[in-house]
Amino acid sequence: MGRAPCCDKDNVKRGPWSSEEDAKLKTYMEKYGTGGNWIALPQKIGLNRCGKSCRLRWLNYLRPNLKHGGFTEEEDNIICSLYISIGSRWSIIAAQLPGRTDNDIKNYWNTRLKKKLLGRHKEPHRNRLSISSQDSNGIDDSQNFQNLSITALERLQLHMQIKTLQNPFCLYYNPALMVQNFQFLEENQDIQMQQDYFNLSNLKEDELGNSINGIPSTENISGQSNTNTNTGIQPSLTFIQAELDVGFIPAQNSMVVDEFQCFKEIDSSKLYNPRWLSNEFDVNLASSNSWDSANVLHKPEEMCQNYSTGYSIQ
DNA sequence: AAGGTCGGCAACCGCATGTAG
DNA sequence: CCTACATGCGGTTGCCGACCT
Repeated sequence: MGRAPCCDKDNVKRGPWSSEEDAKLKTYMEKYGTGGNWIALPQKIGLNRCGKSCRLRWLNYLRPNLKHGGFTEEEDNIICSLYISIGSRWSIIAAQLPGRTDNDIKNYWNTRLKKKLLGRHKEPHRNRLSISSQDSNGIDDSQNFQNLSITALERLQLHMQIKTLQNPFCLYYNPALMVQNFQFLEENQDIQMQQDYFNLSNLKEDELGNSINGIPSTENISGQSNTNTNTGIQPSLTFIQAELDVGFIPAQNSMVVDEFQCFKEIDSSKLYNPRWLSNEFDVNLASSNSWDSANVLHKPEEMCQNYSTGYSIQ
């Protein structure tokens, strides 16, 4: 069964908004709000626009207290940290940045921030293809990799870069390798080995010191002590691992060293610790069905109270 | 100066999700 | 519980100005 269109697309104006249209919408919204129905709104105020278009224009451009452009270093840090932790969930990221819209942040990430962080890197896809081989099912690894979530790969890459930066010793502590090893153990259902592996993971972190990670290793993301064996891997990595449905070939050391060279300008003393980012928070926020994302923007103070400093991206 | 290319950003598209009846 | 509909959201497109040749 097809969905009924929200408006007659052939008969509504599309494209850039005129100042008159903006004025009409802004005046009405400031006076009456949506009245709970965006679809009916354009007709009420004599705009030949789709209701969705009106909503987008209001939320992304006309709404009061919006900031455009000029992202601060602190905002960069927060965006980067959250992207690593939760991926491209722009509305949640926007909720942490008062006055910013999800669209703004998405555009900013895609056009600038991502390039700032990853732009000087070798093409990850090419790296993967260059070490392609066949698995036991005769399926080429390169085919598997093409199925990987791009954002998961980017996040894993960023995660590795930051870890490497924080402590060069973590060249021996390779998240990608950990993912691969753990998947191998899971596939083989070797519980004892999994236990040993996580114990070893904790030991390795303890040996290197907790400061090796910007992300807590001895607490889970809810800020509670670890009580099960599945918390030896940092939360971020766990998130990423969940997205890696197929095998992963770890980066070669030479590539990691290249990354270290590329990112040595990042000030590793300013590391953002997203320990407040619990699953509970995530679910609550994601399920909010607010008409106006400005409502969500009121929450950062509550949710960011445990912010420490962030990545410094120069 | 003219044409081509690129980057930034506003806006659109369509699927996912929530909810009222 | 089911259905229809409104809204939320992330990915994508296309316009436009800046820069390059």
